[in-house]
Amino acid sequence: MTADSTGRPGGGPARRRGAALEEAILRAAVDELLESGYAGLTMDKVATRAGTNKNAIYRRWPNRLALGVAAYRHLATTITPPDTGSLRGDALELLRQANRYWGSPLGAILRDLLAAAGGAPEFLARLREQSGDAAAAPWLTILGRAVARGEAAPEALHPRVATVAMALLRDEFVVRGVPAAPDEVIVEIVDEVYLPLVRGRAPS
Amino acid sequence: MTADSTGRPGGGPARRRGAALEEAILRAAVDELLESGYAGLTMDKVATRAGTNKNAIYRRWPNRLALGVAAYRHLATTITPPDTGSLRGDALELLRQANRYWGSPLGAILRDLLAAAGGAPEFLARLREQSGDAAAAPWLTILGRAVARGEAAPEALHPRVATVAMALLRDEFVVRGVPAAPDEVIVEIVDEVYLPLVRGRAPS
DNA sequence: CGTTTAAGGTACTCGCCGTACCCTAAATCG
DNA sequence: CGATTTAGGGTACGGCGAGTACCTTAAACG
Repeated sequence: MTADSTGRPGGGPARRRGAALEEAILRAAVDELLESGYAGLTMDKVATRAGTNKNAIYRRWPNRLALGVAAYRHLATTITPPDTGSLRGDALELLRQANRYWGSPLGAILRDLLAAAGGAPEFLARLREQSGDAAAAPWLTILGRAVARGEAAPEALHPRVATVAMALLRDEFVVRGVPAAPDEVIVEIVDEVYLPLVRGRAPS
Repeated sequence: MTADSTGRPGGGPARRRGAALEEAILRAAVDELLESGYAGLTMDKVATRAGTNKNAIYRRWPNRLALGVAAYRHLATTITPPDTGSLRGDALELLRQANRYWGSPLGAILRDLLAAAGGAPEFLARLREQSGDAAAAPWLTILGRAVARGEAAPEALHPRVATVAMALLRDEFVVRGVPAAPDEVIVEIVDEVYLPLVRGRAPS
C-alpha cells in the first residue's frame, strides 16, 4: 500500500517541477479527454489525476480551453496516404479513414474544441495544424500520383480542389451530426463530385 | 413610473398564461440571443427579461439548448434565389449571401448552437430546417435555370452536386473561424470547383 | 363558487472556473 | 554548505449559471 494516489511512482521524487510536472499534467489531461471528452475535462479532475493542484495548471495554461487544445495536440495521428493503385481507391480510403476518425471519440473531442474556440483564430490555428492542414497533404499526394497515371487533370493539383472531398465529408459531420456517415455518402462524394471534378469530365 | 419592468405592457393582464407567456419568453430569448449570443443566453436573464421566472421556461423547454434552438428558429431568413442571368453570377451571389450570414452575429449563434447540440440528431434536424435544407433549394433553382440555358450539364441537377459550393464555404467557416471569408475564397470556390464541376469540364 | 391548472417568488444544491494565500520543498548561488 | 529564490502543494473562496423543490396566488373552467 505504498500508492500515493498522485499518479507519480510510489515514493519517487517528493515534488516534481518544471518539465516533469508539465508532462504529468498533460498526460492527465489527455487521459481525461479520452475518458470523458472535452466536456468532462475539468481543471480539478486534471489536477487530482496528475497528483497536483490547479495552481500548477494555471501557471502554465491560461484557461481550460488552452489546456484542452494542448492535450489534444498530443493525440495527433499522422495520416499516411494510401496507395491502392487507383485514385478512386485512394480517395475512398482516405475518406473512410477520416470518417472513422470524426465518428470516434477523438472526433467528438475535436468538434467540441472547435466549438469552444468559437472562432478565436489563435486556437483554431493550433487545431488546424493537426486536423486541417495535416490532412491536406495526403490528398495532394494521392492526386499527384493520379496525375502521373493520367487519371486526373494536372490543373486539379490545387489545394482547394484536391481537398474537396474531405471538406464535403467534414461538412456532412457538422450539419448532420455525430454518427459516422454511411458509406454510401462517401461513395457518392467520390463518384459524383470528386472524380468528375479532378478528371475534368461530367458527373456520371 | 408605471413601468413594471416585466416586459409586459404597464398594468396589463396581471398574469399571462399559455401562448401569451410562451411568446413573451421566446421574444425575450430572441432578444437575448441577438444581444449576447448563445453564450450569454442564461435562463435567469431570459426569465427576468420576459417578466417571469425559470419555472415557466422549464415547464416548456427541457433545457437551455432547446430554448436556444427554439429561439433561433424565430430568426429564420428566407432566401430568395438570385437571377443574374448567368450561373456564375447566381452562384457568387448565393455564396456571398451565405458568407454575410455566417459572418454575422446570427451565424455565430448558429455555430454555437450546432456546437452545443454536439451531434444530437434531434436538435441538428431542427436547426437544419433553417440553415441547411432551406438553403439547398435555391441552389437547385439556379442550377435548373443554368441547365435550361445550357450552362450546366443536366447530371449536375443532384442535391449533393448542386450544393457543393455552399458546403465548401460552410466548411471554411468551421475550420478557419469566425471572420467572414474573403471574397477571393468565394470566387475560387466558384471558378475552381463549382463551375468546372457542374459544367462537366476541366478546372480552368 | 369551487376546483383545477399554471404562473410567480424564492431559495437552494451542485458543479466548475478562476483566484488568493500561505506553507514548504527543490533548485541555485555566494 | 547555508541562505535565498523559485515553484509546487493545500485549501478555501467568490462567482456564476443550470436545474430543482416548494409554496403561494391568480386565472380558467365547470
